[in-house]
Amino acid sequence: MSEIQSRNFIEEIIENDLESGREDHVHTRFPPEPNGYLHIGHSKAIWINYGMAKKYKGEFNLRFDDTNPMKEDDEYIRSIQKDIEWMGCSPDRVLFASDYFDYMFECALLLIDKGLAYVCELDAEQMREYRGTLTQPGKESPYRNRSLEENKKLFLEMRDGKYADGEKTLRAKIDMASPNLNMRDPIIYRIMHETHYRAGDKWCVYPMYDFAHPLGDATEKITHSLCSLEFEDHRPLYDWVVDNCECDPKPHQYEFARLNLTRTIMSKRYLKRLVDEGVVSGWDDPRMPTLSGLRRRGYTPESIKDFCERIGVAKANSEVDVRLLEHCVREHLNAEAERRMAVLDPLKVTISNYEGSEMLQSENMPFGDNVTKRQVSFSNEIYIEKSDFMEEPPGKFFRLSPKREVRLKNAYIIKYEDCVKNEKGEVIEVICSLDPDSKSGGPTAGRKVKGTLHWVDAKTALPCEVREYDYLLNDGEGDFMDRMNENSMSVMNSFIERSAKKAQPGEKFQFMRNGYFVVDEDSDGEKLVFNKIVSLKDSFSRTL
RNA sequence: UGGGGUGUCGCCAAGCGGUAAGGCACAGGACUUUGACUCCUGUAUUCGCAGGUUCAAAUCCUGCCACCCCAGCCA
Repeated sequence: MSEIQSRNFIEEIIENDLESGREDHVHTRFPPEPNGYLHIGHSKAIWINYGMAKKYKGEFNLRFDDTNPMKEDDEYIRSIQKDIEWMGCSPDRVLFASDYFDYMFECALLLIDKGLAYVCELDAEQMREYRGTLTQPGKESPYRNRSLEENKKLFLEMRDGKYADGEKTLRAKIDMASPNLNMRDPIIYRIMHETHYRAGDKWCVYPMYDFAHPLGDATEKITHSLCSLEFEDHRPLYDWVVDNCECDPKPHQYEFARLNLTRTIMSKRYLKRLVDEGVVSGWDDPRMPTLSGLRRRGYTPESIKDFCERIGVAKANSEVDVRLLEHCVREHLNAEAERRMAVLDPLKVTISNYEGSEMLQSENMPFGDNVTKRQVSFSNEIYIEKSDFMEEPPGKFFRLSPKREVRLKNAYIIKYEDCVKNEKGEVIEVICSLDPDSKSGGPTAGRKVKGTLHWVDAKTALPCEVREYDYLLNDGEGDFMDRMNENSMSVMNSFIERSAKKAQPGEKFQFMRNGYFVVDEDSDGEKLVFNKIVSLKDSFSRTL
């Protein structure tokens, strides 16, 4: 956890508002459109809005900005709500923009009455021409100066279904010459003969984001509407709506930079493609950077919140190193995950001077107040990791080799005697002898050797499947769709010590030296399936 | 070419006129029956660039440069 607490610019704004009396409370919201699953990028926005409300003893709403019936669905409502709960950012209230449609319609009528909105009959293409360009001002619509009565009549007819989609729009009358394109008489209502997933067929006109959002904030008495940078240009329009619809009190919008992560595709469009084309198993595939994917991958909510806290809040576009996220989950899991021995890529070791078997004591955690112990079986036939043996090792190889004794963790010190090779000359079995005096915990176990190996008893170990993934979506090389297809997941058929047999889906372990793993929901009674969450740091492999 | 933003270590990020916090990453070292963890230590004479104001500037002024966003009847 970061130690030095400095205020970010939003906290500064809020504290100034509170001190000056401009606001007497803090009320924020997270306003997703229910058209996709939440991903790690959203967690930043959630954390900021939730965090500010909690820090200043205010309220936090979840509001679904469901003003476009074309794209929205109930499935997304459920997943979004579940993911927010999982993150531990439960909203004080769950609301829907679609519940405000009546109010928004009244506001539109008010604008018409004030001469600030008009019904326009330009089609999409004409609208584009009239809007002008970045450098040239727009032209006023020929329908801009209708009478109040006519506007009202037409708008009511729009609502009553008298016109086809796109035939007419309601526009705010602001300034076609504004250098800010958003102020060039933006459309605030469009005709859509579409069934809304919640409102059904009640409406055939729907408000646009720029109109609906400030009104939604105002009705909910949001004080600080915190969103991402791309909405900066919309703020003047936000304020225009709030002012002219006579909202009281007035909410205010502030913007921060959204999260980008190295080696991670965050675009909803691409993520949807992966799901739709069946490249991944779904939005919760452990390779996905969605919150549901990360959850299944074994990331903990605590680690994600810690990550959000550490990346800070600012306005500079940035790309955060995914290794910070990994650090956060390692730090949390180091304290939470029980240790188990598992061998991912097995090499058989036979102990020549040992017979039978015995149970040995092993600690579930390497530290803590109530270290519990488990029993692991040991026999003359064990597996170690292939990478833990080298016939001709380089100088700094501390693991098993013809010239190096090693300790089997929680067991004995063993010494190389011989090895068996296949026809290709690869070592397929190592014969060792053990030092009976070196048994862990025994009175004469004090002898030190440089290396300690993890192992499983070949006679009792459980076969398991371990899935390892590429970076959240890609490794930065080539087309990510291709790479996802080819090598974004590798599957190892491995062995884990018998003591893991009761492991439940979602349970996290550290497979000593191999990293952190979670039991996947695909596990059944027959075979345990593990997702690799993240590797341990390994200063040995880094020096190779 | 218009408007809105942003530029401080490889990546984030404090700093708000008094002489560059912190985290990640990295590099050394100590400890270790996880080469993990933990613990020390090191890492920007410099704040996009150039001028100016000042005893003093990353912080103020001027000019430039670079990058991001905006021309959906999406959010």
